[in-house]
Amino acid sequence: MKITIQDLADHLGISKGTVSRALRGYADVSASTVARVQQAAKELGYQPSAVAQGIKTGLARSVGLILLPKSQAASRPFLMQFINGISTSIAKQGYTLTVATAQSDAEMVELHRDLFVQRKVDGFILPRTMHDDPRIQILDQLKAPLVLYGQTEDLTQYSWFDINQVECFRRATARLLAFGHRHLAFLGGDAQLFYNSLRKKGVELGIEEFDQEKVQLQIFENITTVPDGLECAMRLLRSPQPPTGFLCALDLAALGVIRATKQLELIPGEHISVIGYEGIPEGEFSEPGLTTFAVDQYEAGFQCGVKLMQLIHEKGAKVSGTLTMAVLLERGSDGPVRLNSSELATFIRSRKGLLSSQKTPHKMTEKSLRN
Amino acid sequence: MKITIQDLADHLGISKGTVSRALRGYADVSASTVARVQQAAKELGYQPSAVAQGIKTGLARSVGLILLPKSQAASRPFLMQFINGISTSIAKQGYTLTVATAQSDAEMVELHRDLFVQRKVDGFILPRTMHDDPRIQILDQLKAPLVLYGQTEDLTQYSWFDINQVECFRRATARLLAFGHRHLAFLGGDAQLFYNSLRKKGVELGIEEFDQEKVQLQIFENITTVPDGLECAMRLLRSPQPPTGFLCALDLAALGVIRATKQLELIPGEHISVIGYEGIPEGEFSEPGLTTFAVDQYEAGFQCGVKLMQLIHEKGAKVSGTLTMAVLLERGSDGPVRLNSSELATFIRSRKGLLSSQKTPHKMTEKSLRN
DNA sequence: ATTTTTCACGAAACCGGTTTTGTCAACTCA
DNA sequence: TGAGTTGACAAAACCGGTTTCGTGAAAAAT
Repeated sequence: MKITIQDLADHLGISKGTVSRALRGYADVSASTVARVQQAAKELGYQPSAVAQGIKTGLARSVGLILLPKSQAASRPFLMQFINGISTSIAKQGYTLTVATAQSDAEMVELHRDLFVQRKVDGFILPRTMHDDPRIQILDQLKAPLVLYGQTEDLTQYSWFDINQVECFRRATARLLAFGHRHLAFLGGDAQLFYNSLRKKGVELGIEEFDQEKVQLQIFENITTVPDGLECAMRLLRSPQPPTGFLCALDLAALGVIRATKQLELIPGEHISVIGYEGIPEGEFSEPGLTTFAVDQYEAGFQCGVKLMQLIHEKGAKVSGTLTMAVLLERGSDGPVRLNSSELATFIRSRKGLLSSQKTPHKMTEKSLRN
Repeated sequence: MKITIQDLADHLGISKGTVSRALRGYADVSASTVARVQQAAKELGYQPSAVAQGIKTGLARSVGLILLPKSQAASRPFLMQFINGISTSIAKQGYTLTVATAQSDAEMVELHRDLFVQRKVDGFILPRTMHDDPRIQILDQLKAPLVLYGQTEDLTQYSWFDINQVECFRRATARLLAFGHRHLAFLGGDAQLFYNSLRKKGVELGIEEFDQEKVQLQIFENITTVPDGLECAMRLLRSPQPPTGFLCALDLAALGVIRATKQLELIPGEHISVIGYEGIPEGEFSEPGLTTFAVDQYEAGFQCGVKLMQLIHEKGAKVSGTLTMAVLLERGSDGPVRLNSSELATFIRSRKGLLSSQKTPHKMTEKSLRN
């Protein structure tokens, strides 16, 4: 059924070694033979088996990406673009992407090891870097090429690509401070993941540059879903000294904050300000639209792929790190402060009576739109 | 560096053939030898190279999934779950998933051919089936195992898995008719794709079962994005005989319809009804929430994987098709009719004056929430 | 006690490529 | 004209496994 190099050699009446050398571009094959072989290969539809090639070269011509669907919170909406970026950049060298999913951290580490020792992949892209990432430890041991999407403790040892998240959150913080907000809250994401430290550091940096004395900052972690954000914001807004500016490590948390404001009949962008990070599509459909930093996931995948190809092919290639910026999408969820923290607290308390009947946001909108 | 079967054989002082037979479970190896080999393999961390295994067996132990990011409209948010389903079901047999992206239909077909003749994959899962799908044609020629996620003209020739979309849209239609709607619009998706015919058929079936004479149906196609849905709904709602019920093949289109109602100061679920399909997360955050059929993409991927494994492994395995149902999420975007088509037209016309100042939905919400 | 069978393993072939080595004829060059 | 190069290919080794075949010793059957 499938045509092999031997079939092709027989068909041309030459040895399979010569066919191979002709197709690989060796010098000791006459130009006419090369032409004949290429012609016949095209006619018969011969393409060498990647499996058979791999056995001699030791390469599978595939790179691995292992996902943890459990933590769908992040990177979920952009998986397609991230994969597209990787696939596009590695396809040039005949590489494909092997994707697998793990249901736990332990399984994820195992999967990395197994895929590499079984030679199913030649290297890995590691998204969502963690503190003391166990994937890195085991792959280091195996001397497996890897590229991080995200940063880690030692940035000189591995190739990596990342968004300058510190700068994003520094700017977001400066923006809220310029709007006049003095009581801020940082709703962090998964504390295990490295990005969380970076985003928090950005916030702290922004406050430092302004005037540490004049600003109140409250920090929370593991606020990774809409309900998390909703619950956290509810608690904060009902406190005696509520923040007027919310910096959220994740868009989903920010959407939760916006929901909380709806329940308290507050207006985001007016009574309070919310800024997110990631640029998920849901943020465009909330009311008001969510101000957020949009990340180009295609570009991220592409760059990771390029770096990994270098590590695999150019022996003695040096590792390299790259930082780029996300784009701030200015939508309606933030703006100049109107009420300071104390005024906001009073305002919220004055409205509490209204909430006794426990109306849903939906009903509220209906009523209000009807005038 | 990497340990081979020969290394293991030398270490044990036996031949590599015996090692292989021991690990593969042949009968003509003594129990004690099997134990010794397994023990040593574990100690030395030996795992056979999938590449080397593949050359003899002719299998790459990988299945292909080729995506077309150009058409991100559909399946985008659920890619993670779909991949998770596939990966989970095939992992049991030591298979992995090879994902590649194509930028055009032609490139997609080529990619399928190349990946199979290069033995990078043993079979394919084909999402988003088209009319006279060119992928099926070429893979048929190559006798490549394949499973469709979606249906096609001849359902007896291939294995497939799909949601019963005809039934979903029949129910959606019956629901709107029961709510009293008599002027309906079907906003279809990509006309090239097979699902569109099925969803349209479901609508027609629902109307047929009711009373064809009493219902007006307008049909549109290629309404695949929020702006598409917005534009289409705007045009329809400003017509003399606007539909009061919108059946959307895609959630994104339905969100566009909801946006249009906001611009016309109409209330979805009251002045008009909208039902979507797919269950994208954005639908939960719109106001009101979008009534839609939620598809379990993990299950879809899992079933496709199972069927493909059968085709690849059980020689002479018969093809099989499976239909399941999506779950109707009843949210606020549909409900009993209050105004019939003519009344709605009058109502909309009476409000047009209000729109001259071109307020954004955001401002509207602000105003209304402030009482 | 001899023959036959079974057991357990080594040796070798094979899978489909790549790469090295060997070889012979045609060319160069002195 | 004879020795040394070069060109172009065949032959063979190799990659890391799997599988078939062959074989000697122990066990079973006669």
